[in-house]
Amino acid sequence: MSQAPDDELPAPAARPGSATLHHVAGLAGVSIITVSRALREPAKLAPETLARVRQAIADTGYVPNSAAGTLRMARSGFVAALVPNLQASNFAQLSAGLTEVLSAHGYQLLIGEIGYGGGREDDLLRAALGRRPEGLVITGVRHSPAGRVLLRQAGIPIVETWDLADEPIDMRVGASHERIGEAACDHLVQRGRQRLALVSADDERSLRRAARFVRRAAALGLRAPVALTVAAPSTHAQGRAALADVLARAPDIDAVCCSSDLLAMGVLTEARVRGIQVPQQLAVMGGGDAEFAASLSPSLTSIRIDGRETGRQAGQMLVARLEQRPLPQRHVDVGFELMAREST
Amino acid sequence: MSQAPDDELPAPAARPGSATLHHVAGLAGVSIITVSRALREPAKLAPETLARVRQAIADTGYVPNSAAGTLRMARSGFVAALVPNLQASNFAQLSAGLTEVLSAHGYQLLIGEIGYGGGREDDLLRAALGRRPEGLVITGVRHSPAGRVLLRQAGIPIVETWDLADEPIDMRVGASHERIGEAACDHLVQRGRQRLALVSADDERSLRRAARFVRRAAALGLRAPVALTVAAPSTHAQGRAALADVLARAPDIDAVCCSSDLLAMGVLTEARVRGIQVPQQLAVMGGGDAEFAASLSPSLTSIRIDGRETGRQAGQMLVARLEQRPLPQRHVDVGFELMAREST
DNA sequence: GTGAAAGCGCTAACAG
DNA sequence: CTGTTAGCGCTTTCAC
Repeated sequence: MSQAPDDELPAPAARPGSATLHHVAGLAGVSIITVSRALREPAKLAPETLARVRQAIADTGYVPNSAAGTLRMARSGFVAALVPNLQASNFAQLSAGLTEVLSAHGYQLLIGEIGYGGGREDDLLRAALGRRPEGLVITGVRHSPAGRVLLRQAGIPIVETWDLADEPIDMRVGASHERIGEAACDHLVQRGRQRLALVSADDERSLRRAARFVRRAAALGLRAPVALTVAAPSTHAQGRAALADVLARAPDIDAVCCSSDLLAMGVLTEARVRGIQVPQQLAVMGGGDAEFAASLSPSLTSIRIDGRETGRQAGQMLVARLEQRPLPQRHVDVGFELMAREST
Repeated sequence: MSQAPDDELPAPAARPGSATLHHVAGLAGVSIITVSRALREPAKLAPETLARVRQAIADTGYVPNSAAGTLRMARSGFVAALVPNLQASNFAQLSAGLTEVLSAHGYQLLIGEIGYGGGREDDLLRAALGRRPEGLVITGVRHSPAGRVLLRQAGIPIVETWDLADEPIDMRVGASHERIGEAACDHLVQRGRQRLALVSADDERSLRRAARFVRRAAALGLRAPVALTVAAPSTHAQGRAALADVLARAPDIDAVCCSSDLLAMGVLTEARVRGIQVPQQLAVMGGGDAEFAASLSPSLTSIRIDGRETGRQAGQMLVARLEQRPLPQRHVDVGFELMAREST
């Protein structure tokens, strides 16, 4: 009972997990600053002191409270990524690329789901900002005017991805959805298609691609594509229904371009059920290059944007700014790749 | 220039976004506590004071620093959810259910991707704990011994989902994968199938279902199922290859049970390419009840676990504990539903 | 090699 | 209705 030299030490943390430097210091018989150093610059301690402190840390289950660190150092050590919706396409890839770069530079990534619409969106943004992230990645979120002001005033580097906003807040990385729409149209025409249909989800990016697709078709002198819009996030079932709808309006179409692979897969399913040969009678293309696109039968032509690379780029831009390095460019186009396969 | 009664006020926040109560108070000509109250209990302020403070808040772009609040109040106001991998199945649903309950009780949800394997996992756990979440949701993560100790010592409510660990740390919500494996086998047998095959991803839950499936088949006196394991996360391409493999080993099988719908879809594709009739010659079933399962042709029999409901339950358990309410049960079985469709 | 003092931005508790 | 004081847990600066 007489082992710890406790004068007026705080009682051992009531709730475990709430141990502080004081508890550890008391147990190790040193001052709190020594414990702090044991964690951050162990080389500066005498080996035996270090050992004693480490033992005390283990015994107390001490985990430093980063709220205190953040406050004191004015550095939170994390970057926040805001997504409208986690199932929204391949945010997983983007997050992998982001984590890769950020963790190499000592930053953590915290993900927040911000949801669509409602005033709630700004509340969540405010909450995120309140935790003082050192940088922000915003993915496919459209901001309210109030939100834009918040972001501007935040005074931290911000990267917007996917939705290449016309009025970027700060930095941007993504692909040109205009060019994608054009490329899709060109590909179908190259494959000899003339009577096009378009099935697009109603999110901003898809709509932008769709608009350019239609414009390109007009420029090439084609008949105006039969265009359908479905609610995002798009589904296989919508794809089936869409083909039925398209055929009802224009039985002679020879190609369908879809904004997602799931939609395109629905179109393929419906075509098969109706005995329509793909690609002989009907060309089908998707978007996003999902894993299954390449192994369907017929394999599905799609357009790939490298999510992981997008994440890496975003991470590098943030880190450059955080380390005060000059940024070669504020806007990065990661490009896209048209994966031509059997379905066209 | 003489409008603000500034005695020895801090200079207006150099970096915008770093405004503090002091700046706002200086601008509004009140003390900092008044600003604090304007935010938290506006009813206690004189209307005109309130208006002046609000104006100052808007002018400075002040966003409260929650690190300071967390420190002072010993309450961080958030719950962390740790996932191995965001694309891993339908975490999106779970997160939606979780958010629904937590936000109704004033908690935010922060998501952290913890990754598979490597010592990194414990570092990330430590980092998460360092931010002092008030509760933790752990999804499909297996813990190292050191990790378990950290979690135990954290002293906060913890819910494990999906991977229904044999040695739960604290609370658990999910379905019995043993019962699912059995139900899958029973269903195929009911449909008159006798020569079963099994294609399973190598994650813990799938393996557990697979083991029980095989055991059940034995109990029912069936020939031992042809069993294949593929690397998680499972894919459509793996499903195609798996059917080829299964047929090479046992050409006479009449049913394939897959651990995911993507795998099952691959099996369907491969069967179609080979001219095998589903379900006449071969029954196929999946797992997870993805959106596309119901609208494939033939539609795919699958097993559904309600991710959103799982999230809700987890949220409610956490909130109950955080509000010191007695918890009816520490372990909740959300059940599952076998969606019998055309493919079987 | 180790420690004492000060203060990051905020709020609870108590004045006035 | 408004302000003062103290202190949350940590790190920076300066002493010893």
